Parts: sequence; structure tokens; C-alpha cells
Amino acid sequence: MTLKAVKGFKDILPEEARKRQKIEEVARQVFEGCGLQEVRTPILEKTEVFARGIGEHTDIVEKEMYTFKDRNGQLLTLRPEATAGILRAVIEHKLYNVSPVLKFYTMGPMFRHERPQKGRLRQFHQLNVEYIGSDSPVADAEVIFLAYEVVSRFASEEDLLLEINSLGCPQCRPLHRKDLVYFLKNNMEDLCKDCQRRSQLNPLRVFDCKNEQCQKVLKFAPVMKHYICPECASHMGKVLDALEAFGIPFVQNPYLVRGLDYYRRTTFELRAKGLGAQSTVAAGGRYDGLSRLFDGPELPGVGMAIGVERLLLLMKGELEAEEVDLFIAALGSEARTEALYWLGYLRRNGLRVEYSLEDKSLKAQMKQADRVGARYCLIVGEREMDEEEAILRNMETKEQEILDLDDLPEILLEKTKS
RNA sequence: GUGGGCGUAGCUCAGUUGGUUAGAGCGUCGGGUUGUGGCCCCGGAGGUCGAGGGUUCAAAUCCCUCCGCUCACCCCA
Repeated sequence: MTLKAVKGFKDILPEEARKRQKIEEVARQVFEGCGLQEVRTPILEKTEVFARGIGEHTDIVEKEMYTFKDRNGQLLTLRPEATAGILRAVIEHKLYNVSPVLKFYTMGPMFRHERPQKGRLRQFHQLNVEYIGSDSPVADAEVIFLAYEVVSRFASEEDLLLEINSLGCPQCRPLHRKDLVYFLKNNMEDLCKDCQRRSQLNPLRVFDCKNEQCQKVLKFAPVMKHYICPECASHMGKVLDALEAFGIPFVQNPYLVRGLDYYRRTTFELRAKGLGAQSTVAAGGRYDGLSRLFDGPELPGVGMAIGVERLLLLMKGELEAEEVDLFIAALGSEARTEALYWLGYLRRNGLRVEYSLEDKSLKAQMKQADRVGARYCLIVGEREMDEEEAILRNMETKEQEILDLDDLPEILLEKTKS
């Protein structure tokens, strides 16, 4: 095999494409039903957009981005996530002047150079929601509602777990961070190598460590909950109240943290059973500080992303095939030419009609009609052409009736309408 | 970047202590019905056994190297 797709990039073949269409259809319906508007930003951005937004020292920026120079020497990056590009667009077009609160959704491919595994590809797809311009806790709850609503259409709710936490704000978070770093420093010898490294780069991440020894130590580590300022605490409380009002079950996880630097206050993950190690199907949070990193105005925001590939893993069973209304089996050049006229007429009138591209035996054409799941089959050969008639066969009941060629398309349209 | 598992037909997989033209089921195409689908019967097409090298009279099978896929670590949606 000489020519293959690039590692971590997959062909989406018909069966899977249909499932994705379904996912996108449901997502659109849910999002637009809640008053969101679709935006589509470029897949390619100046590297700076992500370097500034996501954080210079995150793994994503340091080693996972597809970054390259174009022919003019411009440093560009395939987007590894959606939020930075959307916020860039909002600021570039001053959309915050159009409306004080923007409710956007987008969907499409993202790119990260990671080692592929179950539920993780290098080109992956997300459904994204961004609420920009509101610092209301109800915005947080609505975003979470949207994630839960879409995911629960494809997964049983008992398999889902919504975890939520507050990361605090620039007033209270640094206090916690300082104490945590101090704590980690004092317990350095009891931590695994990874956590020793993490405690330097991204201290909050140590809480994710699966090492038992580390977890023992971390039981005594300072937790954000005890540092949170009254404003953040009140915000969190209102988010939780709203979630309860929406009827969405959740658990608080004081150790839940985020990989991206721009998150503030509310953060959440929606996890699902049966996904393997990559169990998060949707995640998001509040990013009030991001706009200013882009030299934009003070602009609060909250958003989330649903991983489409992970949603696909949760979808059970096959989608039933679209029904074909009619198959036209024509034999001989005269009938086959006439059939093209009917085909055009019926298709223009919204009927789903199929036809054999090759002049095959009737048996072969019937077989094809059966395979595509046609409800009716129109049979026209030389004999019928001579008699100026055609046979309409109900594929299920095997009943056949003889139709006059005069006004045939109109009659077919009438008879095969479901 | 690190570690484990797996590479035989389009798909799912058999293939004995190394042994002659590498098999099955499904799918596909055709025939059984010179003009009627599914079920049944018969037949055809389709493989550099992941690649290269080595051992051997003989390798899908044993050894080495590489490549690919996959799961997990890392990290993250």
C-alpha cells in the first residue's frame, strides 16, 4: 500500500458520514432552538492567535500544533481549538457593538499533533458553543445545558457524568496557586516524576495524577474551594442553582482543572462510560480574560466543545437507510431513453428514484432495486414500449399493475408518494 | 515522546510439529428462470500472507530490521 492517509487523519466513509450528518443536524436544531447563530471561522490562523490565547507554555502550543511558514514566511497554525479564532473574529469585526451578548456556535475540524488512540485523532471534530459578552451565571448554565442536551440525544443519561468546579478569578486564584506550589515544593520527594515536572509548569494538573502515592499526598493539598472569593463563590452558587432548575444532574469536583490558561471560574466536563481512556465527551468553561489578551475590550465569555468522534463512539446501532421511492428498470435503448425523461421529472418533483447506469438484465436490475430498498419498481422493456404501457411492481407485496405510458410520470408521482 | 497488542481476499477471521496449486463465512459479479428482487443451489473474480533481509531442500509459519494499525501512558475535547 503506497498511498495512505496521514497518521491520525481518517477518511470518513458513507456509513460514518451519515452518522455525522445526524449529529450535526441534531446539534443545529438544539443550538438554533436556543437562539444561537452559526459562525464559521478559518481553519488556518496566524500562530499568534493561539499562542496568545491558549498560553505559551501549554502542551498544545509547545508541541501539539500544526505550525508552518507559508510562502511569504508568515507563521500559520491549523486551529487546535475553536474559541481563539471566534474571539479573534468577534474583536476584528467589533461584533460586541452589534449586540451586547453574542451566542454563537460552530462545528468543524481541529488539529493537534498527538499520538492517536481511542477517541483521539490528529484531525478531530468539535461542536462548539460560545457565549460572548455576558458574565451572568445563567450563561454558564445555558452553555452546560446545551452540551448536556446534545450529548444526551446520543447517549443514555445513566452513562453520563457532569462534573463542575470553579477555578476562581485573578483575585483569588493566585492565592491558591501560591499555597499549592509551596505545598508541592515541601512534598516534592513523595511525588512522581511527572508531578514534579507538573508542579513547575502547571501545578493544578497534579490533581489529575493517577499515581496512588501522589493522590495520598494530594489529600492534604490546598483546594481551590477554600480560597475562592465571595464573588466567585456567589457566581458558582448561581450556576449550580440554574443547573438544578434546568434539571441537569451534576457532581462538584474540586480537583477539576483545565488545560488552557484562559479559563476562569466555571469549568466543567461531561464524561461518558464506554469511551476508553478518553472519557470526556464535552468540556468547557468561562474565559473572561481572553478578550484582553487579544487587545480587545473587556469581554466576558463562556463556551464549550463537544468531541464529535467521542459522540460517535456513544451512538449505538445503525441508522436506518433512507428509503428509495422508486426504481426504474428499463430494458433496451428505447425504454432506457424514455426512462431518463421520467427520472428527471420525478426527481425534480422530490421523489427519490434510482436507475441502473448500465443496461443490465432485468434480473440484475431487480436485484439492484431490492438492494437499494426501493418500495416500487417500474419495469419497462421493448414489449411494454410496443404496447405503450409499463409495469409497476410493489416490491413488498409483489403486486403488479399495468400503467399507461400517457401521463406516466404524473401517475407515478401520485402512486409512489408515501 | 514512552510502553503493550496486532498485521492472511473489500470485511470478519481459520491456517496443525515449517511441506506441494493459501482457505471459510459475509460482500461482489454471473448462472439456475432467453423478462421479475429477497430464500435456496451452482460458479467466477478477488491475496506480492504489511515490507525487506536471514535460516532451510522447503517459510503465512522460525529469526532480525523496518513500516503500518491499535490500546494505554503523557496530554487533552
